[in-house]
Formats: sequence, C-alpha cells, structure tokens
Amino acid sequence: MNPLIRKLERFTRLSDEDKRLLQQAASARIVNYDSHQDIIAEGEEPNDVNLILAGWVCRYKQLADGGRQIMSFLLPGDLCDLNIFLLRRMDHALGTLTPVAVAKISRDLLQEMLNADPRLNRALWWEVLVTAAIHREWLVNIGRRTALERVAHLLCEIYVRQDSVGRVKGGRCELPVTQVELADALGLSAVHVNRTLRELRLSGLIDWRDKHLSIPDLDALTAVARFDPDYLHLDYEGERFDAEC
Amino acid sequence: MNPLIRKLERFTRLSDEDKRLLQQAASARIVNYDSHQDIIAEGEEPNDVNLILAGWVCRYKQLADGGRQIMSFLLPGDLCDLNIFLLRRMDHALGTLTPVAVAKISRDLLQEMLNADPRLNRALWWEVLVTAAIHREWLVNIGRRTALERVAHLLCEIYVRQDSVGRVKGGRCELPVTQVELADALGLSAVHVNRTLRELRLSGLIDWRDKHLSIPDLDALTAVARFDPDYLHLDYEGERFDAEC
DNA sequence: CGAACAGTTGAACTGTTTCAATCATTGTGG
DNA sequence: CCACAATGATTGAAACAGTTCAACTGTTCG
Repeated sequence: MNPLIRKLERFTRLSDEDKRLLQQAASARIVNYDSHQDIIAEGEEPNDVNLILAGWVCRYKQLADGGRQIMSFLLPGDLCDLNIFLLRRMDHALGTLTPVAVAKISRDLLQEMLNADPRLNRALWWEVLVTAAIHREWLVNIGRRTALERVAHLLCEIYVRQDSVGRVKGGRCELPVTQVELADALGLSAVHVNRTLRELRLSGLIDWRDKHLSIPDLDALTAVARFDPDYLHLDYEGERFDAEC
Repeated sequence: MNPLIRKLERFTRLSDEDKRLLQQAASARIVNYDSHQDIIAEGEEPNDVNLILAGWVCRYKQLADGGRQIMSFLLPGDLCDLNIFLLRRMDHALGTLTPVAVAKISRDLLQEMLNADPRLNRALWWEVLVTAAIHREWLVNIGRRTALERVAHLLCEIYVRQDSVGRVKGGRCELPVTQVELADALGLSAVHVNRTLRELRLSGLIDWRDKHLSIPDLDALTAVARFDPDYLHLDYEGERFDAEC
C-alpha cells in the first residue's frame, strides 16, 4: 500500500476520496534516481513536491569548507518540500542515499489536494509539523548529548519511525547508509562514529550489518540514548477531527 | 505598528481586512509575564496561539541531566505554536527571557483568520516555514561550525532579523539575554561562550553591553561566521500571490 | 586482478568542558 | 543609605571528549 496513506492514517481518518487523490498523486509521474544524486540542489526553485516511494533520501547543506550537515533522513512515504508554494528557493538540498523512486506531485495537483478536504489538508500539514519537531529534537541531540547518546538516539529514531509504518520485522529494519553519512547527520567525525558504534555493538545493544539494523533490546538502547519518542507525535492525535466532514 | 503585520508584509501584500483581523487578534487578550517564566511547559496541551508583542521569548527543551537546549529566540512580532491545531501536546516549552507581553489568539479566532483570505493563510504558514528554516540552519551551526563561527553566526542572525523589522538603529539592536542563555542556544558551555565573546570583542567585531549589541562592520562579522542570510527568506518572495484576490 | 570504497584501529593533538576562584553589578531589606 | 545576597561575567588550570592523520583490512565490482 502507498506508504504515505499509511502514515497519514496514523494521524487521522481519510475518506475514500482522499485516498484516491493521494494514490493518484503517488502514481502520476514517477522518477528514478541512482545512489548519491541530488534530487534538488540548494538554491534551485522547486516545481514539484517529491514523495518518496522507495529508497532513502537526505536533506542536507553543504559547507564551503567541505563539511556537510545532514538534517533529515527521508524514508518511503515521506514528503519533501510541501513548502514549495511559499518559499521560493531551496535553502538546502535533497540527495539520494540509495537508488530512489520518487513521485513528482505538481503544484496544481498539490493545491487541489489541499483544497479537496480539510482533513487531508490537516494531515499534510501535520506531516510538515512532525518534520519540524524532528528537527528540534536533532538540535537537542547534537547540541547537548554525548557521542554515545547521539548515535544511540538516532538509531532509536530510525527504528521507531520505521516501526510506525510497518517496516520493522523481527526486531530488524533497513539502515542503508554509510558511517560517514551517519557522522554527517550527527555532527561527529566518521572515525568517532565508528568507535561509538563498536561500543554499542560490544555492549550487545545493536547489530548492524548488511544495511540492516537489529536492536535486540529497544528499552536498553532507549535508556542509553535517553530517547523519548513523544516528539515523533506518533499517537493517534487527530481523532478530534474525525467527526468533521 | 503591530510588528506581526510589519513582518508578514515582508512576504506579501495584505488587504485592509487582513490587517484589521490581525490587529484585532493582537489586542483581544493580552497577558504579561515576568522574566524567566514559562508561557507554556513541555507536555501541556495548548489552547491559544501566542503572539509576542514585547520582550524576548525562547523555545527550549529541558534535559534530565540539568542541561537545556534553546531552539529559538522569539522576538516581538513572532508567533509561537501555529501548530496548536494539529499537534496535541507541546514537545518543548516556551519561556520568557525578559518581561514579556503576549497576545493570546484563540483557536477559533485563528481558524477564522486562516479561512478569511488565502493570502493571510499563506502569510501565516510562511512564518511557520521560515521558523523551520531557521531550525535547519541552527542544526548546521551547532553540528559543523567552530565556537567562534557559531557565536558570530547567532549574533549575525539576531541582528539581521531585528534589522528586517526595523529594530536596528545606528548599527545597534537589543540583545537582552545572558551568556548562559546564549550558551544554551549554541550547544556550548557558558565559560567558552564568554571566551569566544572576548575574542570577538577584542577583534573589534562586536560591542555588547547594556543588553544591546553593536556590530560596527557587519560584513566582517558575516565573513567570520560564514553567515548567509538566505535561509531567513527575507526577500519579498510572495509577489506571485499578490495578484490573487 | 586491481581500483574504489567502506570500515577499523592507533597515536597525537586540540577545542571545549569542568571546576573553582574572583570580580562587578544590581537589587533589597534593615 | 549601607550591607549583603544574588546574579552574571571573567579568568586560570587541569582534564577530557572528540578530531585529525595515517595506515591497514575487508569487500565489492567492473
């Protein structure tokens, strides 16, 4: 099933018409990318909203001195750039981490979707606000936690987010990124991420190989990371809108 | 004049009716706070949107180990929590840094404003998206820049944001926060912020006293900070919506 | 087979933190 | 109006978390 629909239904009930619209949007114009390509570069003027259908994408900024900061990992079902309508130029880039399939949703179609039903409108804005909430938590993670907590926290987040859309099976989920990419997301050096992962591995808290992450005891890792999933707003918070037509 | 109107007009033209609505919202229910109080705590369910009329506010998360991370500085004209409608519980707190006057905008009034005119609706969402853009830049700042760059970058941002709403006079703007609060915003220790400020002061790049910041040569500080104001989206980007009714 | 890339480890180094003491300023109650 | 408490700023010295550089291993893939 369309992973966007699945995700939005965590938030609110959608009408059949809403789902039809979403489904149509997700299949209208599909573009495939290789690994490590830009979907859109910083400074460009976007024309479409990108809905990730398959593969992993990151939101990042490249710095003049060669460093870069990854600001989000985007997974299947995630939308980028709902802001297209409002902010003219991209202040960051979107790049693929794996081969990726993206549905391009045109400005007009998106507008139609936003107008179609207040519930769908709210569900899409909910997605924007949750993304912002994740950014805030990353700020805490990078600003105030030790390397061990930071790495553990990010792994918890990735695991829980995937679990929430049914992408965890037997305590195991995808993690198709390199250690360098993790480091770019965490504000750490790749070397130190490596050492930190070793520490987590030796403590039996994680098992990461073949681009898949296993967390044998999520509570234990959660404790190490001081991870509190509230910021992901995954509980069904939209029920008060269900009654509305 | 109402600082919110002033700010939104950087983005798009507002009708007289829009301005009347905003003005009404900003004067309906005004609440005053002392310094260092919570306007709303983490975990609470907000009922109103807060529009800052006077004073400085910060968005922050408190950590179990005593540390805290400040995620935004909110100035007069800034809105907090437009997300009230969608995310039930606060995943962060809002606290005052100075005595503050806030206009409480009820859920219903906000809804009325959002429905009143698509242009006003867009202007308010623009405000949300710019806040998110600032969070992304802070992520880069904390994750990838040295202490000197970080401090300089934040000072540039504060200065430019105030300049954009006419709160800079003679190269001088308000900065009524303590070094500890700056440190909490930058992911640094207060001691190191102090040393870094000294360095900036001795280089003649800043002059900060009596809760006011002077930047004698903004270009020079910008260069030190590697500051690029694009992320503030301050150029008039909404003109393509002006034609619409 | 060799090239390219990702991961791993050691050793030296450094930016930042921590702890602790001192100084300056402001507000408050007697 | 002074004393003194409270808060914020400042500085030094020692400790440490994380970086950098460099070498080496393992794996994949044309």
